[in-house]
Amino acid sequence: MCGRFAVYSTIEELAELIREALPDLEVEPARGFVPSYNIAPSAAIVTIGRRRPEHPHRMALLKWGLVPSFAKDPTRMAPINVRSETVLTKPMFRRPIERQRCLVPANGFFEWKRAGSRKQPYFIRRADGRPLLMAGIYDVWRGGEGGAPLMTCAILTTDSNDWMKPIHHRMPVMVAPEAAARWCDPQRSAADVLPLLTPPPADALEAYPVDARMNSPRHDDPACIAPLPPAPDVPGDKVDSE
DNA sequence: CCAGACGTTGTT
DNA sequence: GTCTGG
DNA sequence: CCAGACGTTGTT
DNA sequence: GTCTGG
Repeated sequence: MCGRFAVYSTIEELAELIREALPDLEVEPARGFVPSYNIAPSAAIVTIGRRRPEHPHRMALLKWGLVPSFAKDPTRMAPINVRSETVLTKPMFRRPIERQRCLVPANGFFEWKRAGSRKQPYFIRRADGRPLLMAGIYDVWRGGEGGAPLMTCAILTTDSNDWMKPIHHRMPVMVAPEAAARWCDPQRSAADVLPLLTPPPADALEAYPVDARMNSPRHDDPACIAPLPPAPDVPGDKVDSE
C-alpha cells in the first residue's frame, strides 16, 4: 500500500518532467504546493486530472483521504488507499473510478518492511530519477455550510510484484507514462482503463532502507530519504539497540 | 419498508 | 486499546 | 503510514 | 448515492 510518500521537486520541475507524458499539463491551480520529503495522510497533495474532455490536464491540490460525496461527517470515513481488485464493486467508489480518476506524482514512496518486531522503512523510487505516477481517484464533498467544496483523493493499491514482495505485500498502483493520458481521460470507462495498470518492470524501481526518524511525519528534511548507512556489526557489540 | 453502513492496512 | 492528527 | 493522546476544573 | 440487514 502507500501511506507515506515524497514530492521534493518543485511544482515546476515536476510539471516539466511529466509534460513528456502529458504535453498540455498546466500547473495551475497547484502552484502553491510546498515540496515535502514526508507527506502523510490528510496533507494537501499534488494531483493531475482532467475534469472535462475539453479541458487540458491540470495539477490541483487535493486532500489525501477520500471523503465520499454523500458523507455526513467528512472526518469519519476517508480511506487513503483503495484496493484496485475490488474498486469496481464498491458503490462508494463508483463515480470516482468512472469519472474522477487522477494521477498522484511522487519522487518516491515509503514502505515498511517487518523485521521481527521492528519495522524498517524503505524509500522506493524510479531508478531513472523521474517522478512516478500513482493511480488515484478523487471525490467532491459539498456538505460544508456555504464553504468551498472539499476535494479529496485516494491512491489505488494492488498486490506487490515479485520485485516488491520482499519489502511488503501491497504496493501503490503505478501508471506508465504511455498510459497516463488514457488513465485521466474522463470519457473512458473504468473497465477500459483498469487493465492498463500493469506493474512496472523489475528494473524500473530501486529501494533502499532509510532512517526510522522519518516515522514521525513531523520530520520533513532530506534526511528522510537518505540511504541508511550499513549498521556496524562488530563482534561483541550490542546489535539490538535502536 | 426503513436504518445503517459505506474503507484499508495488518495481525491473530 | 482506540482514536485523532500530521 | 506512524506518533501521540486519551480529562476536568478553573484561572489567566 | 446505493447496498445490505433486519
